[in-house]
Amino acid sequence: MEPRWLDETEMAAWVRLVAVVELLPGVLDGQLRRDAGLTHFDYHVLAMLSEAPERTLRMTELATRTNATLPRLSHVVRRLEERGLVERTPCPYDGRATDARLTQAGWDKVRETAPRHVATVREHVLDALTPEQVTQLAEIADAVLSRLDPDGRMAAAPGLPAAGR
Amino acid sequence: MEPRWLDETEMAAWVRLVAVVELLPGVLDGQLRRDAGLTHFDYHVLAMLSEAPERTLRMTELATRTNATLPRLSHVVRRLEERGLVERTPCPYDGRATDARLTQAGWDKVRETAPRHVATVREHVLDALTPEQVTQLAEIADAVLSRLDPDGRMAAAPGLPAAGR
DNA sequence: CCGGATCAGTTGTACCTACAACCGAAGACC
DNA sequence: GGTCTTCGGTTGTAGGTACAACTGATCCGG
Repeated sequence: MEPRWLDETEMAAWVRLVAVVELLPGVLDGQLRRDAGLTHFDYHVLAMLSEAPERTLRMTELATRTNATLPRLSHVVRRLEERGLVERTPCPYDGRATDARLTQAGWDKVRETAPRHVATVREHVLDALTPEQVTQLAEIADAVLSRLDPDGRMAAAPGLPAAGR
Repeated sequence: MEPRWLDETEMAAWVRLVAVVELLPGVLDGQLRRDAGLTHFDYHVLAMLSEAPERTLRMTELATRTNATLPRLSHVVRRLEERGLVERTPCPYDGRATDARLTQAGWDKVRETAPRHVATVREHVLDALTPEQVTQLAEIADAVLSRLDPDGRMAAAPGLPAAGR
């Protein structure tokens, strides 16, 4: 069962991509943890809530928007709630569902954290690229995502048959 | 201290890159764990050793090649040693240093794991891209790496002054 | 040589994530 | 209306990573 091996160009791209995937989370986590006591994933969760109407989202919806599994999100939101940055309330229309809402403290946290975070993103990624490369990166990442998570489902479809997806 | 915010194109690129960085490790880890009982990082370590002369590398050198910190590598290598895939021996020329060597079992493990892993890499990343995009990806990732890890040092320089780097 | 600084590496602890098992609520079917 | 299945979410636990503290070996200046 020999696969098609990687040629030189493919290998170069792959090795560098792996390095980025390995290093980038550490850089982002480090900056956010030092400056705000937040994981990059924590920040992602707060940011998604801050952009939602009523600053509120169902847990499942929040999970898909943050590319996370539901168990992971559940733990993270519990911790954020203990810190007063988020509130959880049972959804009145569906007894199973839970709504997560950003508190005022959470909103303030996002507002004060965003500037330095954006600066870090620029410094370590975007400012290293030409405008053409930024466009190319968007297209490349989009293509890869279509393979990594064909339907943006993530948490929802653990072992679905191919049909209907 | 307001930063330059992200324009539409930059935001598109960034959001997608974050999604890739969030999802890709899970896909790689999942495949390797199911098929070989290895983390992606474990595999990376074994692969680097398998390409080295004598299948042997100093811990520090191995750390830089795998983009890891030394404490992390130390834990991982200990586990791999307990499984008989790697051997550690004190370096005779420098009493501080430790050499890590791939055992025969470790070599066999890499040989039998590589094909399916390469297939996964193709399926989820490279085959989603045109040849031009693969080239672009290599250049983009290279540019980003120059910011993430200016000297490929990683573990070596925790708080070095800028001069001399 | 001899003491301080640095280096290579290990260990311990705290935290985060993945996975699996679980629970109650909502539909589906007859 | 009673069971079966699915859905939305939480909890417990095992395992991996980060960070800091530590050990012993080497190097450097006097």
